[in-house]
Amino acid sequence: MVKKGGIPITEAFYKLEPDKQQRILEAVLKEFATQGYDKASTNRIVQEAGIAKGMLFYYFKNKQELFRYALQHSIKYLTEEYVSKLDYTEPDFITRFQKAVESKMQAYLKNPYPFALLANAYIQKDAIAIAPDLYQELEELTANGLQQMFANIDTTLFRPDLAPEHIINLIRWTIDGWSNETIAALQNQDLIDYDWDTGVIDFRELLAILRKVLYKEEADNGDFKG
Amino acid sequence: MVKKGGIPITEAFYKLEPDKQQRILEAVLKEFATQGYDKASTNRIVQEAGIAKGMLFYYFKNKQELFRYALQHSIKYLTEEYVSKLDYTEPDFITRFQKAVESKMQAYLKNPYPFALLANAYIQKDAIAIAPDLYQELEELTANGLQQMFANIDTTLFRPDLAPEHIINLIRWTIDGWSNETIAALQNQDLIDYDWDTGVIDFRELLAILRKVLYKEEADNGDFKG
DNA sequence: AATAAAATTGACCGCAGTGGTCAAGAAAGG
DNA sequence: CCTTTCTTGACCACTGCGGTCAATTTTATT
Repeated sequence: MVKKGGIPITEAFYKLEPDKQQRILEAVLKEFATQGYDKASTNRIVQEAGIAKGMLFYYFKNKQELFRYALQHSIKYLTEEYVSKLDYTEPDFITRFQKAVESKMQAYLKNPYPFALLANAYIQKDAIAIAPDLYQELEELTANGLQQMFANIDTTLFRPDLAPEHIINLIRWTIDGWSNETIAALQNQDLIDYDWDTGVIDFRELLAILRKVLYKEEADNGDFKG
Repeated sequence: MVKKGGIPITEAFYKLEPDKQQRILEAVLKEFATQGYDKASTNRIVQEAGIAKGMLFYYFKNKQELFRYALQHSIKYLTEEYVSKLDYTEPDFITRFQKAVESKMQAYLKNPYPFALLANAYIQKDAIAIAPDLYQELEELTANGLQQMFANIDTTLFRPDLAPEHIINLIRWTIDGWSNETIAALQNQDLIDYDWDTGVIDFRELLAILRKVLYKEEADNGDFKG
């Protein structure tokens, strides 16, 4: 047993051939993400991963450590694939939000389980008892992200007859609504290779509408001035 | 055992004093709504309801029938307290949606468990295997409701430079976003007697903004014409 | 080749909690 | 008083769980 990144884990797991390691990781993420901590079954995990029961507890001390590992990996995944790509310097709120959603969708399409696991663990409060440190890390991450997401926005772009916070809410709810429905639609159709490029066209059209409706009439964008 | 409303149930349950019947009903709804079918425990139900284990199976044949009963009751509750109050003749879409949301919120505040149970059973697909007839009834109810909700809208109220379906989506997403957040905020504060009247003020303000932004400039509403 | 060490297996264990039963007793009705 | 209805909770068989470990195979070392 050894400490790596704050999580004690048998060395053996890291020495595995990457293929097998990956298979186990995916099985673990999938099980916890779809079932939640309580319902998740180590038997199903080993079955899905194609290893013997004993191996799982050779690599991980117990179910709780296994969950901690899954949780930490999910946080890392979201941080690297999504949060790190956020651009808080973009003053145009719609553009900022747009980039965020597009990053999120790409990360989600690449692997939805970390998202599902975190959402699940967060609302079912599993993580509080089992991994309070990671739970807090997650809370800070989101609180921090949200705070920055809505800070330093160039509100002079907004139409002046509405309060900026109202405009922000309208944009937020609209985009969230659109992405929720898009993701829900993806659940039904199975495909892993969804054509995000066509979906993005709808999305950009939506953003154009939001601009037209909530921003100042664009005298011009400086593009063809003079 | 006897058939009532399509569900076979021991007569005995209906003969109970209303208090006890109500206590049992509430315990059943709460358990299935919060735990889902699999996790729901008959032991917890009898404990919560304050009756002996034997009585539950004296009133209901088994867990499945119990779930059917809870499901049917929830459908009935939503139909009577919410769906029946929808007004599909209102041509102004925002007004129509507004009434719907306010009805829904009132029904939800009165008793959230039927909503939670149906949502849970629907997404976890519990109802398909256990009560396919009720599942289908539920599906038809929602499909029907949605279809009517968005039919026969007076699109001449909308600003003409945007496609009506876009405007409808914007309104839908905004209002849904607002109500989701309002409900989420309610979860955190416990109180059963939430002051909906003040919440409704925010809501109406939101609607006014939507009108200003998505409807034609109101030359007037006929109120002070002439 | 021989030996030691590491990796892997899956049958097995105790256990917690499940849905469901039923003999026994209490209450109510005639 | 007897009969019927209601009510109890100890009890049961069972399932699936997390976790173990003696035995076996594979790999590394000498």
